[in-house]
Amino acid sequence: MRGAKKKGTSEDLFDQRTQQVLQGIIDNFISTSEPIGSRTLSKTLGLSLSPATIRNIMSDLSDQGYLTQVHTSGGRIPTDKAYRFFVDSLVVADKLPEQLQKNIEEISYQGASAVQDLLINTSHLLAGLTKFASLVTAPKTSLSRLQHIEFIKISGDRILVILVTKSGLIKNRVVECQDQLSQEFLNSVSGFLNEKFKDHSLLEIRKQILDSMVEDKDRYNELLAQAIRLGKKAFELDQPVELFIEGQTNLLMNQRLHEEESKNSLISAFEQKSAIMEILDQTMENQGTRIFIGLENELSGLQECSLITACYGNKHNMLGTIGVIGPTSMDYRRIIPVVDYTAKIVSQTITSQSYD
Amino acid sequence: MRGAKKKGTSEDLFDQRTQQVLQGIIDNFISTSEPIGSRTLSKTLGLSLSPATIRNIMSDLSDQGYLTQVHTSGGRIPTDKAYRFFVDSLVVADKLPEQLQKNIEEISYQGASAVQDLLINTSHLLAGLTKFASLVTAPKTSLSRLQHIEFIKISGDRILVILVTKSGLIKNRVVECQDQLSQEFLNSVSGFLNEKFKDHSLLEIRKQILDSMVEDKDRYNELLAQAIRLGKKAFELDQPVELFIEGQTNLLMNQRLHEEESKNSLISAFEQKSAIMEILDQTMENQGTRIFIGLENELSGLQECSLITACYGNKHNMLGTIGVIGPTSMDYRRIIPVVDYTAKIVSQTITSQSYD
DNA sequence: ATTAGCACTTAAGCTTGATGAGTGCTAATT
DNA sequence: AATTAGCACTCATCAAGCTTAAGTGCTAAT
Repeated sequence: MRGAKKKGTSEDLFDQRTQQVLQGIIDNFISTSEPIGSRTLSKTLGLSLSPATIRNIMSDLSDQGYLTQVHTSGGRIPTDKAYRFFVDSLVVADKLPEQLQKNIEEISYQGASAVQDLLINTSHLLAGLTKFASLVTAPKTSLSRLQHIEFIKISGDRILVILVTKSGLIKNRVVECQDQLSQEFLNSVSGFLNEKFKDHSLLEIRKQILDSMVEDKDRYNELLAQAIRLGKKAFELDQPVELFIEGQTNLLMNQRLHEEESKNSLISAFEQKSAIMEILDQTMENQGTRIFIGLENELSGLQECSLITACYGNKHNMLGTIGVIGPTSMDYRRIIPVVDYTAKIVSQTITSQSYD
Repeated sequence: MRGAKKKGTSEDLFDQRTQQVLQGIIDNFISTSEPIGSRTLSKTLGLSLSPATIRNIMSDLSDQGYLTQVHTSGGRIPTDKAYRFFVDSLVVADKLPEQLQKNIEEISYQGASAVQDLLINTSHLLAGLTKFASLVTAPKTSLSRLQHIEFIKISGDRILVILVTKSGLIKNRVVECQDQLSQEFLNSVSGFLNEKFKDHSLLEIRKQILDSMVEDKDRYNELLAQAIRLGKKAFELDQPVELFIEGQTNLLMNQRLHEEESKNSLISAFEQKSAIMEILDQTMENQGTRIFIGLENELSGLQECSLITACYGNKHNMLGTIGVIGPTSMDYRRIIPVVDYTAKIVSQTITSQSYD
């Protein structure tokens, strides 16, 4: 409704002073979780403004929806809108302390074997560093491209299928098979599949296999037929959602919003893993850190929280997302760079490990 | 100090009536989490005893350490000792409702592939059914016996090692290797190792490999030498503790002991995974359900909780443990059979999947 | 435009007193 | 001898009333 005032640069909605006041209120709430009133703020802020002036400013801010009062007369607290403004105006987040950088970099050294391990470590690390809940999604298997497939006969009718993707994921699955197939035969099958499908995405492969099954009714070739059949089993099942969540307890303990109800809804939010996955998937569209504050979250249990996400990937494309869920009143300046840098390190590590 | 009274059978420390009173107090506390006094108890209990009589009995029980008062005059609650007596006198726990039996049996059908998946499902199930925290340990890899080992070259210097144990565990690990080894060569190596070590425990294998390294300094055989070298890499690392915990949040929400402090110590208890593993390992010595009540737990954070465990395994030996952690005032009659039956089903499933 | 002053609001903390559930003890009852 | 009634006493809990500190909006003075 109101335009920029005289002192503000073109982007600023506010007076510089107004902004300082808002900043003060946000800072206060981030550190104390308590509402603040004009008098206290006048003292805290270094601005030599009288409480009355501050009151006027605060009143304006309330009108514009940046502040709200919990009780008729108990100071004010920032709204989601205020955090949004605050976050948007963070031109550049704080520099990450070196110690933290080192901590984060360490994850790439621990048991550098499978990508899954890296992701679990990441999740652990994020939860530890932020003291909130962390989320990490694994690369979508169906979009990954095949690096290698192998069949190992481990008993009469059981075959272990091992799938390695370009992105470094390793998946095993045991399938049962009526026909008695020798290991040599299995080797030819995997040889065939590797030859034919290497570098194709699993989704593609699945489709092609299904197509072949329709077309090649004539089974002119025993090897081909078995390859298709085994391949179908190996690729068919949709992989379960791979989402690592850690530190839910952090959040429940830490939490400022300590009403039973909100805790319960938070827990039930965590149980809807597929809903969370969906949200995280969306963040992969555009690279970089994304921040969802309070009601901006679609998942109802998270509407008193903020979600900070960043994608990781290799040079070709984004593979997955890491993120943190904390109270809306988290210290964004501290948390954002942590998430950011972690994503960067994960990307690096994964790139060095993937087979592209 | 006092012997059995006249009505008691030989094992009973108590009068039958005394026991009924104790039972009443325990039942009350299990369902309400509130202390109970003589008057209320006299009404609740169907025994037509006056409050005064009950008071006397309660007083005796207090003297013997079965009851305690939170406040000077606010009814009494059972002590750990009372629960212990109660649990010990449960000749046979409640029959498990059929619906629950079915729920539990379902875990054996879900994605029957790797043992790890089964255990994760089990953990999930236990947490869900009991609404407490669940613990599940994987079979100790080093004690498992080798079913199959395989090396797959996935890029120039990276080799994927796949280890399948008799108990059905599947482990992968990527190792790096300077020498350029062809897949054919790797096949001979795994062939050799399979031949030589099949059915040996991983611990044994590791030892033998280390021994050979000392003895066979003369490297008479290229294959043998590489086999030893790769084998060392494959078997050497101690596998990380595999302990699945779920439902910690259940416990934190559900909890009767809702003081911040006890919650925090509980959380830190969960973080000491290796300490928990140790406790669970001990339970494998003797089969069957074991119950640790309150202070009987060695881990300090659990001293306001009870731990119920049962082992699973195949016909030869016990492989791992499943368990539940809940408040000391949990409904033992309901929880014990759940843990019991789940262990039974896991055993069955694992037996049908293992390669012995 | 800023500030001082004022009347008003409210959460939180404190005291107070009533109530109810509990206790132990003794004396009466069975 | 076991059971019960009666009594004096203890506390936690709750509501009511009171005070205080921090806050608010508004108006008038600076």
